[in-house]
Amino acid sequence: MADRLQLELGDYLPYLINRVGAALVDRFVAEKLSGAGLGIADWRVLVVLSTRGAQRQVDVAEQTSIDVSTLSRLIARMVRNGFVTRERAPHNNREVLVQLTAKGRAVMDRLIPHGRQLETIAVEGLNERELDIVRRSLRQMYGNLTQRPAGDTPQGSVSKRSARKGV
Amino acid sequence: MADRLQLELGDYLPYLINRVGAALVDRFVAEKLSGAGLGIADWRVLVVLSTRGAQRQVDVAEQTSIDVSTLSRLIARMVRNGFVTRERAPHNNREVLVQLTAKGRAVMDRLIPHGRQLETIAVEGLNERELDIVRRSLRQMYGNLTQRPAGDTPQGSVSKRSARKGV
DNA sequence: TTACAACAATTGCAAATGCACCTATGGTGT
DNA sequence: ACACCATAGGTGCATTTGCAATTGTTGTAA
Repeated sequence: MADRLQLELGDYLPYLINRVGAALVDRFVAEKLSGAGLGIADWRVLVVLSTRGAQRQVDVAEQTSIDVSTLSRLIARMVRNGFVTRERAPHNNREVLVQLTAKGRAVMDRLIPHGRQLETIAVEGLNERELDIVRRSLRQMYGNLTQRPAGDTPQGSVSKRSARKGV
Repeated sequence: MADRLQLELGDYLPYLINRVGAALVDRFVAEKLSGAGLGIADWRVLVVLSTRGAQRQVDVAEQTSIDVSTLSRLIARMVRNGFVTRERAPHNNREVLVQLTAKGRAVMDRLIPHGRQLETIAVEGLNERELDIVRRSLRQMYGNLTQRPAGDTPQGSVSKRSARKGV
C-alpha cells in the first residue's frame, strides 16, 4: 500500500523527454524546416551526413532512429531533390554511400546556425554547470538503455539492434 | 571563420534527447507493451488518464503530443478493446470525456511499476542531485520552448497550438 | 433572438511508416 | 570450389499518420 500506482508526470523522465523532444521538433519544423521544404527526418539525415561525412544507409538509419526501409525511400526523395547523392561504395558492391551535394551542404550551412540557436533558446536560464550535467546524464542514460538487458548477444558487436518507432 | 558549420552530435541537446527518447520507447515497447497488445501511443494516453483522471480528447492530445485526429481514431480503438470509455460530458454536448475502464485500470496497475523500473534503469549511475538538475532543466526547457516566440497571439489563450509530428 | 465566431470531435484522402519478404553481394568454413 | 550464413538495400502491402475540410455545439455580441 506504500506506493500509489501513478506516475507523477512532471517528474517522470520518459514523459519529460518526450515533451521536450516534441517541442523542439515542433518549433524547428514550423519555424525553419517547412520553409526549406524539409521534414524533421530530412534534417536528421542531413545533420548526420554533414557532421560525420559519407555514410552507409544502415549507419544513417542507426544514428537517426529511422527504419532502414523508410530511410531507403527518404534518401531516394532527397536524391531527387538534389540534397544528397547515393553511389555504390568502392570495393564493396552491396553497400551504398550517401553524402551531401553542394546544394545539401549549402542548405546545412544556412540551417545549422538556426539549429544552434534553437538549442540556445531551449537552455535559457540554465548555467554551464547544469548544462554539463544534463548533457552527461543524457549520454549516460543512452548508454544504460542500449546495454544488452541480460544475455542477449553473447558475442562481439556493440550495438546494431535498435529503432522501432521514431519516438 | 570562427565557427565550423557543424553540430557536435554528442553535445547537441536536441540530438541527445531524440536518442534517449527513442531508446526509451524501443525498450518499453519491445519488453512490455507489445506483450500487452499496446503501442507507445496507447501507453501515453493511458498514463495521462490514469494520472490525471477523465479528460477531454483535446486535452489528452495536448498532453501526449498526439494529433487530435489521430487521437480520435486511437481512442475509438481503445474503446473497442475495452481500455477506456468515451462519453459526452455532462452539460456540454460537444465535449467528450475519456476515462479508464476497470480493465484499463488493471492493465495500468500492472504496467506502471514497469514504467518506473525503466526509469530506474535509465538513470543508473546518476546521483540524486544530478537527477534533480536533469528534471528541473527539462521542465525549464519545455517552458522556454513553448513560450510564444515573439508577438504571436496577442490576446489571451495560453497555448493550444502544438504537436506536428510525434517526435 | 438571431447571427456569427470559436471550439470539439470526426472523417476524407493522400502521404508516410514499418514489417515481412526478396534480391544481391560479401564473408566463412570445410 | 562449394555450400552456407550474414549483411545491405529495396519493395509490396496493410496500417497509421496528419492536414484539410465537415459536422455539430457553445458562447457572444448586435
